[in-house]
Amino acid sequence: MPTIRDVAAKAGVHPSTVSRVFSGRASISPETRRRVLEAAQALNFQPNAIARSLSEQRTRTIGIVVPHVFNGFFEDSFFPQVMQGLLRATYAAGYRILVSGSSSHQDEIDQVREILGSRQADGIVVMSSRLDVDTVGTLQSKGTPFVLLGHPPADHPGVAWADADNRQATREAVSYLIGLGHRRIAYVGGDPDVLVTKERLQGYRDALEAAGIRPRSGWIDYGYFAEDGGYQAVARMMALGDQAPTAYYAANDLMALGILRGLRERGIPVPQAVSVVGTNDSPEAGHVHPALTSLHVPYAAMAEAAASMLIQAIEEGRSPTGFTLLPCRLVVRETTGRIPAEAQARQRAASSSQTTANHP
Amino acid sequence: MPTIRDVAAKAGVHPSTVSRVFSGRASISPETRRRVLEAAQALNFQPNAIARSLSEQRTRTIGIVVPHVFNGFFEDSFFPQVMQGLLRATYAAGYRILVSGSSSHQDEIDQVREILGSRQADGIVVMSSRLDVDTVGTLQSKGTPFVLLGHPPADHPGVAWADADNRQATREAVSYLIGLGHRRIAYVGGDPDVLVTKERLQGYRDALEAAGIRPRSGWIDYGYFAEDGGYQAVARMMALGDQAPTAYYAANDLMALGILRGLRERGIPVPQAVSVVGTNDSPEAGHVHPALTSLHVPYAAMAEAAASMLIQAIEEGRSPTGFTLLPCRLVVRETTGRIPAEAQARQRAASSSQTTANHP
DNA sequence: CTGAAAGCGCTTACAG
DNA sequence: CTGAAAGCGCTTACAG
Repeated sequence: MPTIRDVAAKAGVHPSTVSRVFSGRASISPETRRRVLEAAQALNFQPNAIARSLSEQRTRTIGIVVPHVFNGFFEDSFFPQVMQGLLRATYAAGYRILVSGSSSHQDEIDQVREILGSRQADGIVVMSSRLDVDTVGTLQSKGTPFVLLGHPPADHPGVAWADADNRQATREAVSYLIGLGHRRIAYVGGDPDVLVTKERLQGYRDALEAAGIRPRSGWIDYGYFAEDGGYQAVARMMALGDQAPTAYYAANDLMALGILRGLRERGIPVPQAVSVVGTNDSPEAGHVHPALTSLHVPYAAMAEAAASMLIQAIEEGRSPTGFTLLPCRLVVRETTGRIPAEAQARQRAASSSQTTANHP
Repeated sequence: MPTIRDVAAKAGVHPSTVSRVFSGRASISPETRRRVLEAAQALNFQPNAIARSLSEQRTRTIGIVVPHVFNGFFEDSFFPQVMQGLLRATYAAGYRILVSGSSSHQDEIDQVREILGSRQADGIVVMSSRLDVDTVGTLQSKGTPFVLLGHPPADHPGVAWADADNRQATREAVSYLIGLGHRRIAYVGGDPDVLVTKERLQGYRDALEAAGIRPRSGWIDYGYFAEDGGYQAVARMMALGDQAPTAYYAANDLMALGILRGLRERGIPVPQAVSVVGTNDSPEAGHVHPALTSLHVPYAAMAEAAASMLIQAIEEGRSPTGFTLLPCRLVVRETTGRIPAEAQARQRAASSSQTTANHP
């Protein structure tokens, strides 16, 4: 492969002149530029990006670490949406993305550290859902910029992040169900140890409280983000008898699909008798029948915001700061409907009996 | 950030000794190693990957270029599956992936060229479906190793690739339908200009021919890979009257979903009256109702094979050669069934009338 | 505008 | 086993 020296020799100039022509930020006489470009063309010369990076002390690359041994990670819309967002931001800024796999939770953190410390990238976007409180501090000590995708596990001053407003979004989704006449609403929530599960549960409580509905603990279930978890939740809910929910909010679409399966097997028509709302607005949501009403979480926009914050900080030679909190959007399709008048009547009766008989 | 010199100073050795300790391939006295490691630890030293790359003339990175402006690219299972496969191979070999966006077809090729020529990666995996015949030759002239994902658009000696055996797979899928008693089978195929569409059509013809079935041109349709394309195809097929197909093969799951919608709207029960087979075995295939029988295309395995071939060639300092052709697997779910006896009888009658009245 | 030199932070053949 | 030096291919402050 030809270098700057080969081009210089052919053009009859000093290598530094060739460098100036290609780096663009220097005044070069038109005649010299022409000769250099001609020589470069003839030799099929392209500047070596690694040498440039070493010299400039910047790679125009940001990193991301992916838990590639976890199959579910690639079957969900989260990963591709994140990549799309990262690509939008990096492409616009003339950057590229360095992706590393990781085979365990500990390895994920090690890979982040490795990329940060070895300067193979100028900064990194870190998935905060996979981070604990202490690790964030350790990363800060590395000195290399990073931005969290999702918010920090605890209050870490000076840590930048981008996230969706999960609590508010779930609140709105549940309020929508209440607006359709539903009073008994289930929350099927994912892993209870995960932060977003707690936030969404809070949004669920917010909505019920705002409507003056007393939540029953039996309406709250954890499907652990799995299809079967949603399916199982239906069985448990049905055991509540006339206190069984007329609407379900599920923290992802897979669980919502499981709920639909559970209802279908019991011959319960959706949305005529029971409504279902999923979360993520994944591709299948629009393709199943009946099409699933789902909360669209702007993963691509979150990732784009995170990468933009990161790149801006890199270019300005400072640490990223601040945060971006993005709203979600409820995509109403076919699995949600107004509660039938007759059911409403029954529900009112049940609801009043509930206040008197509220022992588990 | 501390360098090898800082560590050397602290440990009281020459920088080259520090380098030897970290590169691993040199004999160092245990005592010296200990002192160096101690100093490195104290300074929180990590070798600079870029400097190492420049010196070693290798980055341990392979590239991939992604058409990030095309939304559909991130809604399909192709991209995440490919990333998973690439990550499996790169991780195992201690490599990482450099991802570049691209905003147009021409830009995609330019980005490949740029990565190849600037040596930002040691090699690259190129999606061959987005390549024309000439471009392959141009890439070869760059000298940097690459492997195609999918096979070359024409015979290019010395170009390495990994692909699925699409023709054989479709043949088997259609043969499966024939085995269930179907004789009138539709092919809904995607963009007719795309190579895989032609290959799958060939597999379809192979299967019919092997069963002695004369294909009608009316059974062949192109849905252009869109849901609505599948839906429209049903309308056209139904216009064939008693020559309408009792089974559909669709070249992706999205079109299969469109076909299911078209059948549902006409009150045609699946699989009791008509069978449907999709392609790709995307996540939604298992989640729709009835669950879609689909041809699983091993995208992850293809990508893994491509990356492995590439990395092996890089490590051996030669151009990648040869190819990997992987079988697909039919995942039978609920949309395929034996043709009812009564329908079979009608079909036999229709089939014999077809041989006598075969003018379009 | 252009040249000559030093430097980015490593690796590695060459001595000893 | 370890040191000293040259080199990887660029960039850029310093002169002129």
